[in-house]
This record gives sequence, structure tokens and C-alpha cells, in this order.
Amino acid sequence: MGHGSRTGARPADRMRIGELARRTGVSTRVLRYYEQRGLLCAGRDPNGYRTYDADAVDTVTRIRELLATGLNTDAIRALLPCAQGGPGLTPCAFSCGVVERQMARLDDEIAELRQRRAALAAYARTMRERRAQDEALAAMALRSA
Amino acid sequence: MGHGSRTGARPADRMRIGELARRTGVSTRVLRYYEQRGLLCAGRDPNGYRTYDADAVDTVTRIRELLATGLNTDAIRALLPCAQGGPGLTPCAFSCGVVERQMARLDDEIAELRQRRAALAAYARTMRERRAQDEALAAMALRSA
DNA sequence: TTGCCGCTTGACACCGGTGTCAAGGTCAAG
DNA sequence: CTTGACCTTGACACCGGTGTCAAGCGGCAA
Repeated sequence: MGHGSRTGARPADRMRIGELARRTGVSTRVLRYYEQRGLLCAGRDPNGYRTYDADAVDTVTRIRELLATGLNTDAIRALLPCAQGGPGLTPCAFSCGVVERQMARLDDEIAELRQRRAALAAYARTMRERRAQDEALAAMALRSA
Repeated sequence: MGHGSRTGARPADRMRIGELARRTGVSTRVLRYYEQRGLLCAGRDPNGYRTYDADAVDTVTRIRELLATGLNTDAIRALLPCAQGGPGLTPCAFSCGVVERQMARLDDEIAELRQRRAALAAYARTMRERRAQDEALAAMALRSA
């Protein structure tokens, strides 16, 4: 058996980074990054190893969800204390603001992409027309030859 | 008078990079980048200065339009010969493919953003519900005190 | 002891369009 | 000649989440 037996030597609900990575499906690199960005707290064993309690799994899951919505780590850092049940209403109001701003930003981006799509469609139309013109010219040249 | 008078010393329709930048509103840095990426051709004066003919203004304009549609420089490089009237139909068919793929990609991105927005909205809803719960709990605690 | 795995920190790479700086050449105007 | 505008190439920085490698320590198993 590998290192798994060591798990029993510590409080059952504390794990190290590899274990958390396994449970969440997120690489250790990324977990350290989240800590560096202030999204995820870790205790330290005497030997310097990071330790996490069981809640960390939920926290990481929430972080991934929020990242998937397009929020960046700064926004998530502002959001997480509330999402985890922080000091109550005030941060929640703030967090709602963050979320609403992000939704507005997403709406803007969607509009922007629609515009791009329209521009591209216009471009395609122009090309088709030009091709048709070219073909017509070629046909005329062929007939006159 | 500045260097403008030198313009008369060369064929009237050839300009240098600064002039092209002024006419297109695009920085010289960016023009050199486009050349490096194979989007824009430039001749060279004996002293090594880039020279452009009047058509370059249109080319740059087209490049900017295509960039604004979200195409990257590689795609634009594949697209431009046709957009400028290349060897005829075959490249145009190819170009149309490029454009269509990009439109499909844009559609995907739009769908992705919509999904993100929905996820975020769900998140906001969860937070609102939790807040409502917290408030209810607080009210109960207050009443029982 | 040695082997091996897991952990640590630190650093570079990616993408892609653009800003910006450095060091130096060209040439007209004064 | 100097000044100064304009040109050249080359290189680093940005953003942001992640991969990946290096060098080194901790600790269990054989």
C-alpha cells in the first residue's frame, strides 16, 4: 500500500493537496494558484505541507462553477466570503452587485459577438457578389473570344 | 515645411509607413506586425524604408474589418488573397469555408456565453434564497430573544 | 540504505494583438 | 554641422488560467 495509510495518522477530515486534487478533479497546480489568488485557504502541517478540511472540496467546486460563468479570480475572491456564508447581508448585497455587473458584461459580450457575426455575414455576402460578378465577366470574355 | 515635401520626390502613389499609419489610423507598430504576419506587403526604398502603394489603405481597412469580426491573423492571411481578387474561384470557395467556420465558431461562443449567463443567474438566485433564509432565521432568533 | 512518491517553491511557456522602449540609420532644414 | 522628424530591427510587457519542468525535502516500504 502507498501513502494512503498515512491518512489515518491525521484528523480524518484533513487532507493534503494531492487528496484534494483527486477529490475535486483539479490539478495541484491550480489549487496552489487559487491559494495564491486568495480564493482558497490552507493550513500547514509542521513539515510545510498544505492541509485542507473537508469543506475545501465544496469551496473548490464553487470556484470552478464561478470560473465557468466567466468571472475572473479577482471577482471570485470578492464573491466567495459571501457565498460561503460570510458576515451576513452587507457583503451579500455587494456580491449581488458583482454578479449583476458580470451578467451585464456577458450581455455586452453577447451583443458584441452578434455584431461580429453580422459583420462576417456581410463580408461573406460581398464575396459572393464579387464572385458572381467575376463569373459573369469571365463568361462574357469567353463569349467574345 | 516638414518631410511632406519629400513625398513629391517619389511616385505620388507610394508612401511610407508613417503616412500609411496616418491615413488608416493604425499605429506603425501594428502595420509592421501585419507585414510580419504576412497580411500586408511592403516594398523597400534603397535606404530600407517600407513603401506602400495607395491600395495598402484599403488592404489595411479590410484587415481591420476582419479582425473586428473575431478572425485571427492566420485566418485573415488565408482570406485576404481572395478578398483582394486572387487567382479566382478556388481560393474563394476556400475563403467562404473559412468565413463559415468562423461564423459557426461565433455561434458556439454566443451559446457558451448564454450558458454562462444562465449559470450566473442561477447563482444569483441561490444567493437570494440563502439571504432570504438567513433573514428569516435572524427574525426568528430576534423574536425568541 | 535506497527507491519511490508526494510535497514544496519558483520559474518559463502559451495565446495574440498591441504598447513601448532601446539603439541606431536617413535625410531635409536651419 | 546640428537638430529633429522619421525610419529600422529587436525585445519585453500585458492578460489569466493552466501545463510543465527543475531542484530539493519528507517519509513510508523493502
